[in-house]
Amino acid sequence: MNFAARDSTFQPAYLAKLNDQQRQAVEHGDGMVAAPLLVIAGAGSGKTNTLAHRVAHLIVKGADPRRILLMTFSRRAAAEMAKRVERIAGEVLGRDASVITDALTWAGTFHGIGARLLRDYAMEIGLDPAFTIHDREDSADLMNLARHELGFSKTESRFPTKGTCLAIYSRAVNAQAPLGEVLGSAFPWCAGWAEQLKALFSAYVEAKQAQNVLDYDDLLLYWAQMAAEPEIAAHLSGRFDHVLVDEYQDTNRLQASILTALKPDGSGLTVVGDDAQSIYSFRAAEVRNILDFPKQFAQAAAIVTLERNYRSTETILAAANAVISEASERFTKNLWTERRSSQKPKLVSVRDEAEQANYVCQAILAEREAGTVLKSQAVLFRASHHSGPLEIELTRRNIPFVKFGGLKFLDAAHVKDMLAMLRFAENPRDRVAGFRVLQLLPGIGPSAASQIVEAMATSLNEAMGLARCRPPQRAAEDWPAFIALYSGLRTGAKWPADLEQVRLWYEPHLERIHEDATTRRADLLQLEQIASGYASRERFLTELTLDPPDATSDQAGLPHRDEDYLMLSTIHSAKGQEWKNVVVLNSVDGCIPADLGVGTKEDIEEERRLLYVAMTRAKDSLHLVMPQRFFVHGQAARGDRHVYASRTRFIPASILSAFEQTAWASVQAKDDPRRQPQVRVDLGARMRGMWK
DNA sequence: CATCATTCCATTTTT
DNA sequence: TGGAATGATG
Repeated sequence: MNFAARDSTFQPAYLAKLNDQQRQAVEHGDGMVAAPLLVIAGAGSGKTNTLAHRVAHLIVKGADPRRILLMTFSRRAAAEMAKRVERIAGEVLGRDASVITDALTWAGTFHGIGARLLRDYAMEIGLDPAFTIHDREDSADLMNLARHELGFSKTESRFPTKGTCLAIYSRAVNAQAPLGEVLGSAFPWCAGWAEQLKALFSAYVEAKQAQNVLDYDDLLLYWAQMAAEPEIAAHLSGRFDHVLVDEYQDTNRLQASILTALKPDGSGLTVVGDDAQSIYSFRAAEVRNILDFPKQFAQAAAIVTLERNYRSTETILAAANAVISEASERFTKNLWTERRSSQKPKLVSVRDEAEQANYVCQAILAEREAGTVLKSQAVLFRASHHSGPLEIELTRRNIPFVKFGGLKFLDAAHVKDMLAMLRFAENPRDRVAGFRVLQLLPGIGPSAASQIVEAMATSLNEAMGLARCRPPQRAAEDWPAFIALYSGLRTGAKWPADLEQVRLWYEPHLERIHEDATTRRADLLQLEQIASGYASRERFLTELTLDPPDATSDQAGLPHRDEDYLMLSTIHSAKGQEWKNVVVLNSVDGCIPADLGVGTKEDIEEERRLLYVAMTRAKDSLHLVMPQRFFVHGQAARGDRHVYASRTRFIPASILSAFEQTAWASVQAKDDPRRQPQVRVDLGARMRGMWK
């Protein structure tokens, strides 16, 4: 061991860089298993850095990295954390630090860690370790199957869609709340279907078990349930000396129950978060988790508050503080900074969404002229589709961008087809996968596919059952190749060569099914590229569903990684990130807060925090853009129409002084002959009306 | 029974 | 706009 660890009066360099509160959080317990610790970390207060330092400190002081459990909100955050820990530990321990941090194997998301533990304990809890994991779409498909079987698809008044059903189910599980309560609070328009939904969910659960599949929620639910068994609980908690959780404000009751099962008296437990940034209540996140944490254990918890902001200028921070201080609930901390600036955040009024897109392009390019590369700039918005007009304009002007939290790689039909084949091979009981794959064969539709899948399920060995199945005549030609591929995948799993086999088989079908086969084929190659990074088929499938890659390559002009590009992101996906220049779209009522029926008070408060999160991403400059009118389509109130919008209610007149207000219009907006009029007239309706 | 065409309707954020 | 349910055709 080096002397830094021994001499208590010596302060190593890595601690000297921290401020007092940060150091307090890092040194709490001084490397030993200690009383529970709660760190309230304001936006930009060096939260990630502090947590990374704490982990590094534990390791430097002799903790076994293999016995540290570190849970973050996203995969990306986990990777970032591991990198920093390595760097910090490297400063102290020298070159062998990478060996130590490689041993930091239990760093990941709740769901990812859950999946690994469940495979470990599969035998003990009566689970087949070859289980496959359904992503949201797969789960919805399975839900839909049950929905049809129970006859809910053709009811008099319309039954909730598969997506809504799944959302209700998911919320009930994650909030650990009875169905009635969930319906009343979050899905009032479905309250009339309580009985049917109950039957549906029960069928859904049975289907999952019969098929040996888990959905996202099961990863937490099974984990929590097995941790409630005293013997397994003892074994589990004995496995980890230190448990650290990031973004604790966005955990739900189920996750909290996992933590208490893991560390019943809170020893060795560290949670970090910021109640002002809680924006995931739609996923049943529970702010009470973080608020009640100190009172939860028999022993007292230590609380450290980080209030110094290192990210934003004082003017940006003042505006953000002003927004959040309007919250009905009082937040105790007030962020401060030493970054002086005279430039207030801009509140920009533009005519419509087209003008908004123009303004954004102009502002982004101006910043780049001033020396801020595109990568240090971001455009944030409430809902994924809000960036549509902007994306068009960016493409037109050849400004490269990457959209985050938009269309996922895995959503593309052809990618799903490939993955379904792999999953079907991995787990022959996975009906959703089989059902999908079988229908790729010409001549096999829904009914033949379900017959085959049914026959498999009733045969003793599912995989053998498939080989013995007799396909319909129409599919006879393609059947042998399919069987050959399938049994090849079942018996001699060679990774990643398996995927190539699947692709070779799939390509002819791709050509037949899709017009644009060429662009799609590029995705398949990319998929193989990604696959080569994984050790096995199982790891590949698991980790891909838990951490899907962001973009598909069929988006025009996808920039190369080392190129400079602008970041487009939903506010939710922007959590934990920062940019020099940030533009927030549609800062108007109806978008922030979203204008959806009757918002409860809590919903509105969450929207306020959402704006706060967006604003606090900015380091040097911030623009909030307000189109005076914007276009909505498919509203319940008959068809498309314009909505005239006003400034978001979260910036009332009383705090306007924190902003610089401007109105902006592009030169061409006034009289450009190329410009189409911005109205839509339904001439067809008029014609039809003439005869009524 | 599979597949293609038509009509009707709709609540955003994600592991 | 697009997904889901229904209808028409091979």
